[in-house]
Order: sequence, then structure tokens, then C-alpha cells
Amino acid sequence: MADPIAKTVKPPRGAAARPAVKGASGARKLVKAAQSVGEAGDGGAAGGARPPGPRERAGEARRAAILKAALAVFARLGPEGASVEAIAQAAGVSKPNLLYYYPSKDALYLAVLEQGLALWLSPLGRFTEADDPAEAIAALIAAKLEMSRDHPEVSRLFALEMLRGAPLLKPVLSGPLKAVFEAKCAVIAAWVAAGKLAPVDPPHLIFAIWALTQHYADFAVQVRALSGKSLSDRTFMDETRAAVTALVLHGALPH
Amino acid sequence: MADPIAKTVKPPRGAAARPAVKGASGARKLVKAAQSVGEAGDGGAAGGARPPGPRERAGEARRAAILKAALAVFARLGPEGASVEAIAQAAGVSKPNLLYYYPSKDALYLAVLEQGLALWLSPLGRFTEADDPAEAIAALIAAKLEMSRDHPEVSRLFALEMLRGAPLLKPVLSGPLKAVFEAKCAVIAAWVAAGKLAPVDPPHLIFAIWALTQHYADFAVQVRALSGKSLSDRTFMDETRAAVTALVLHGALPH
DNA sequence: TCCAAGTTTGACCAAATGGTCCAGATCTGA
DNA sequence: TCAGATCTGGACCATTTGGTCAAACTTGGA
Repeated sequence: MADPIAKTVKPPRGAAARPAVKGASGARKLVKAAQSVGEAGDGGAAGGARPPGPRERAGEARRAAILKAALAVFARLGPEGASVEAIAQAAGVSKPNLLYYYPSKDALYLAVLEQGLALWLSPLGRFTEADDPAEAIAALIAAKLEMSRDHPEVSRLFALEMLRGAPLLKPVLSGPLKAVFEAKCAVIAAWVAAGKLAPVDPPHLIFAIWALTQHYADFAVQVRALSGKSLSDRTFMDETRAAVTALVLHGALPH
Repeated sequence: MADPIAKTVKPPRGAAARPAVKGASGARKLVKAAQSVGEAGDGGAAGGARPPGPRERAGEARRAAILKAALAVFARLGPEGASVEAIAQAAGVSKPNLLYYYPSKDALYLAVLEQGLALWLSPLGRFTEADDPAEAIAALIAAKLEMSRDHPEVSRLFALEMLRGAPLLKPVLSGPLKAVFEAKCAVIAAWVAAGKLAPVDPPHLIFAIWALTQHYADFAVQVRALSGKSLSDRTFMDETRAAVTALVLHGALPH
């Protein structure tokens, strides 16, 4: 995989440009995807008002199957380690057929990343100055832990990207994510100013929450090897949520 | 890279078996390396008492250069993404020459992992029931953060292995690491029992410390993109240490 | 000085892999 | 029902890449 930014375009045969791989460079696409996180999010079917039709349906299903398989394989082996053949097999599709839906491995990888982005960013979502800090922080922790439990591959995929130096994600990091990040820092700072929170450093508080919650997805093997448990165990999940929440709140609430 | 456990042996030409790639399967080697962390750690030169000699010296230097370059490349691209050619180039060595010192990419990867293991495990080292909890925990955090600052590639390499499901490291995790982990959990439990610590869950406390400190190495790009700083900034380092220590101690000390 | 052991590398090989082609199957709309 | 568009996958191709080989070069020591 050279630079995926380059030639991600080029639709399959002569087909109508598919929504999943339309114009704009990879990075730009990711930024756009990140910006539209909160929005309506139809995302699906290409056409206008026309009802789907069985063929389009099947195509969309196949596309989804490929995406799902690709997420699993990419998250485990990384973009280099994952072979198109392996993904195709995991998706129950022939390699040329996969390449029909996604014109290249890079395009597929980008699509996977794009799909995961919304999910990955969503928990940071809603908390405002008006909220109760303890509640808001607890909710954020819970949401992130649920992400780690229900979509660990997404978490791992993004962790992988970070480890690689975020070649594709950097624009997202310093664009949309930074915007949200700074907004949330401002909220925390406001809470501190209002005396609702101990004088914590907002960025570090957010980093801490991220680190503590993602750890259980990204280092799941280690957690499992050492404790014998994983977030899919109900009690371990509750225990973890309690431990992380307690840690963060004790550190952040006025004392 | 198929299963690196398999045929890691086979010395270069007919040369005397090199210490770096001697018998025992990869996994066993890693476990042994992990167990001997605290020990003397000569590790170097092959022969008995015979003085090094300029030639051996040069060889050892080259070996070290290769290992260093390999760490950098592997940590960035992963074992699949890194090509032997690229590593050789980074080390200023021809590809066949690299293969002369390390008979295969797998062997090289294993050597890199092995070398990093001691470093990675070392911070967990010394703290006992007799120590002051606050001091001991602060020291552990400081040591891990220094690791993240001075050897981020090592941290990233191991993070990468975790994300991959720790194919090579699993024996280490459930062997030596688990032993140390449980010992430390016992220490923490003793502190709790003695009333020197709030009733925290020992495993989660350790996970928290790991997560919080490694985050600054593994997600350095994100940290840098969002805060503009990195641990190599003196003030940011101090700030981070303070923030993490405060968070953990507030959460763990009796309140 | 000379040699045997150790070191270095250009040329080469086989396997894996991303991607293409094309022929045939299937569906859609008229 | 039929023509054209859309799918599907077996065969194929070019490139990359891990690894080998043999020949040449270096060097420590007798």
C-alpha cells in the first residue's frame, strides 16, 4: 500500500460512481465524514426516491458484508498484513468480486475507516456546561466502555492508525476532532471555574478517559491473560465501569 | 510472515550458533527473556572469557544497528508492513547482509521483541508491601512515563503485538507477566488491607496506570495533534506526570 | 606472508499478492 | 420476451518481497 490518498477514485467498470468511493481524496473524505457525525446520516442507497429493488438490496448487503469482514481483518492484521484474498474469503466473496465493489484495497481500507469514524467519535458527543459534571463524565466513560465492548475492532483499527502515525487520520485529528476536543476542554474549564470540578487540566482529563476506556479494547488480550476476564462478562464490565468512574471522579471532583 | 514460531533456527552459513537466534522456539525464547529480566543480563558476546577482538566488535555493532533500525521500522509499519529491504536500508546495510546476521525476518522480529521485552517489563519492577504506597505508585508512574518518552517505539511495538492478539507474546503474558502482575496485585491488596489505600480493585489500578502512561507513547500523534505537545517537551512531561499521579493517587489513597 | 574463517553483496528465485480481463450468468425495464 | 446493463468468478499478469547462492573481499593469526 503506497499512498492511499492518491488514486482512490476510478469507479468499477463504467458504472455510475458509487457513493462509497466517490471523488475527493481519502483524507478529505474522512474529514467530511467526521464533520457529518452528528447529522442525519442516511448514508445508504444511491438513487433518489426510487425504491431499492432486489438487486440493489443484494448489492448493498454484499457491500456491507465486505465492509464487516474487512473491519475484522484489517483490525487484526493491519492494512499491510491483510490480504484482499483473505478479506474476500472472510466475506464469502470472490476476490475479483470484492474488487468490483471496492476498486482497490486502499479504497476498501478507507471505506472501513470512514465507517468506523462516526462510531469512534460519537461518544465524545454531548456534554455541555449546563450538565452535571459527575453525571456527564460518568456517561462519557460508560459510552466509551460500551464502545470498547461492542466494537473493539473499531477501537483497535483506530489504535492501529495512531501507531502508524495516523497517515490518513491526521487531517481528522487536527481538524474536526480538535474542534470537538477544544470545545469539551472549554466545558471542563468552565466547570472548574464554577468550582464544580477540582482544578484539573482539561486536556489531560480527556486523555485519561480515553486511555482508560480504550485500553480494555486495545489491550483486551492482555487484560484477558492477566485477569481472565473481558468486557463481555457482565460483572467485569460493571466492575470496570465502577473502577474507572471512581478513579476519574475522585481525581476530578472537588476534594 | 506465517507462523514465526516455526523455523526460527537454522544458523547463517555453517557459523557457530549465534546467541541471538539459538535453539528454542520463539515463544519459549521470549518467556526466557522475560524471566531473566531482573538478572545480571550480560546478553552480549558469544565466546567464553576470550576478549572481544575488533572483528567481533564490528559485528556486534552492526547487529545493534540492525536491531535499532528494525525496532523503528517494525514499530511504525508492523511486522507485515516492514520489508527487510527497508530495514536494511535504514540500518545502512545490504539486504543479504542483514539476512546474514538474522536468518529471517521472523527471527529479526523476534530478536527485536526480545530486546524490548526487558525494557517493557522493567518499570513494574520493585515495589513491595513495605514501601509507602503513594511513593511507590508515583515512582511507577514516573518510570512508565519515562519509558513512553524515551522509548516510545518499544511501547508501540508491544501495543501493536497486543492489537494483533499477541500471537508471540501470549505465553509471556500468561507466564512471567502474570506472575509479576499477581505479585503486585497482592502488594496492593495488602496496602488496602492495611488501610493505607482506599478499597480499590488491584487489577484495575494496575491497568489504569498502564493505560494512562502508555497512552502518551502509543497515541503520541493524537496527543500532539490535539494539544500541540509531546513528552519530549520538558514542561509537558512534568505536567503529565503531575496530572496522572494526581488522578491515580486521588483515586487510590484513602479519602 | 599467506590462509582459513568470517563477512559482504549482486544476481537470482519462488511465492504471495494487488489488480485486470473476459466470458458467462443474472437481472431490469420496455 | 428480449436487449442492455449489471454481477460474478476463473484465469492471468506484473510487482513486491522473503530468502538463497556463489563469488569476491577482509582480516586475524600462524
